[in-house]
Order: sequence, then C-alpha cells, then structure tokens
Amino acid sequence: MTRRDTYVCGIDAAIDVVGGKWKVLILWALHAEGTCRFGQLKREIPGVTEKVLTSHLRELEADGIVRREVYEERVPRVEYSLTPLGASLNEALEPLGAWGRAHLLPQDHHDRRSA
Amino acid sequence: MTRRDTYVCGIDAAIDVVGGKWKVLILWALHAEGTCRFGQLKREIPGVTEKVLTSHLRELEADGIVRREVYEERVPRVEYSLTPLGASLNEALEPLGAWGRAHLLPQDHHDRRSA
DNA sequence: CAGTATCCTTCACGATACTG
DNA sequence: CAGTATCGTGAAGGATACTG
Repeated sequence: MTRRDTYVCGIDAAIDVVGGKWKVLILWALHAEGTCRFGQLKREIPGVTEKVLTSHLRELEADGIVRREVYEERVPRVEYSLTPLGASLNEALEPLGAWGRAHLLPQDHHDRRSA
Repeated sequence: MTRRDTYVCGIDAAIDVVGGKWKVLILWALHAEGTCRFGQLKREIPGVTEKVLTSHLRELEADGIVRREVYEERVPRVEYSLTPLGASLNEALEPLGAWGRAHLLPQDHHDRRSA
C-alpha cells in the first residue's frame, strides 16, 4: 500500500498500517495463535510467499504492531508476537471484522463472537 | 486494491472494500457532508484526480456502500450519498479511526503513549 | 529454519486532454 | 457539471532459486 505523507483522519492512517495484502491475516494469526515462528505463520497464511511475508512482518514491526525476537541457537529460531499496540489495533479492527462477516462473507452465523 | 477471491475473515474482506487510496476519505466526506455532488467531493478530497475519484465511487457503489443518483436536467447533476450499509461501515470504522488518531496522528491534545 | 537475492508482472494511481 | 479517453509510471506483490 502506498504510504501517505499526510493523513486527513485516523482511519486512513490506520488503513495505511493495515492495508497490505496479507497484513490483517498476519494480525489475525498472531492473535489466534499467539506467538508464532516464521514457518508457522507461513502455514497459517496459505498463498503468501516468503518474500512478501518477510516484508510485511518487517513493516508491521517498524510500525510497532509486531514484535520480532531472534534466538541465536544451534537451530535458528525467530518468534513473532503482537505488541500491546498490535493487540489494541486488533481490538479496534474487531467491529470492522464483524461488519465484514455480517455483510461480505457468504453465510455464517453472525452471532459467533471472537475475543 | 487487489480484489481477493477468497476471504479468510471478515476483516480482510472489509479492508478490500475500504482499502483504496481515497476510499475512507470519500466515506468520511459523505458522512460529514451528507449528500454530495461530484465537484463537491472533489473539493473535499484535495489531491484526488477525477478519474480515480470516479472509479472509487463506482467501486463503492458496486459494493453497496454509496448511492449514486443521476438527475437528467438542463444542468447535469449527480448526487452521492451513503447507503445504510455505507453508514454501518462508517460506524464499524470508527474504533479504527480512534485508534489511528490516538496512535498514528501527530497529536491532538491527547497524551502520547509509549514511544 | 528463516530468511535473501533476483527477476518479473500487474494494476492502482496519476497527468492531461477532451466531451455530452 | 460530471465525467471519458489515453497514456504512463512506480511500487506492491509474485515466482523461483539460493544460503547462514
């Protein structure tokens, strides 16, 4: 998504953070699964390439949404998790998610609440 | 924004509707101003070109977010307004807007949380 | 395992000119 | 007034191969 330099309201600023093609899915996965490793995320988000997943994660990290922790062990390990800011973003997205579920997705009982 | 054919959750579906570069600004303007004519919208959203404004409006119309009404008069007139669906979308976006205002915009009188 | 490194494609958006 | 009609560009995203 094209970074804007001036924002008119909070919404377009937020959309800018969250508007990448796979970003909300990353947020969703990290929220649902908790801390995730790279390969785990890749599996949770079928279709995304490693390159794009990496760049999205780095952008979310730069925006303070995601925490990235590297463990220098014999077997390399990196763990991703939501920052408090990321968790609050996810909460702010919930009404939008509910709207999408109710109006855009095929069917679904729309009384299914998620935390 | 790239249309996706399958959605994983309501949020990415909603982002798809609302993720065009100027779309939330259109929603914002229609919400704030009420019914608007084309030129009016153009003035409310500085920087957007006629071509892009047109195509965004048509997409929002196709998604049921915006109502477009043509008046065949001596002076051509077209009025845009939010549909009930569009109004509900705007409401669902409000928490995201609040989040963006609190965390992304320079400053209101708001105190800034952790850097 | 968790990425890089290249190369390539697409299309969203922009600039400008013209019109019913 | 409210748009089309073209043409052009850049960056986001994808495919594939390779690596510390």
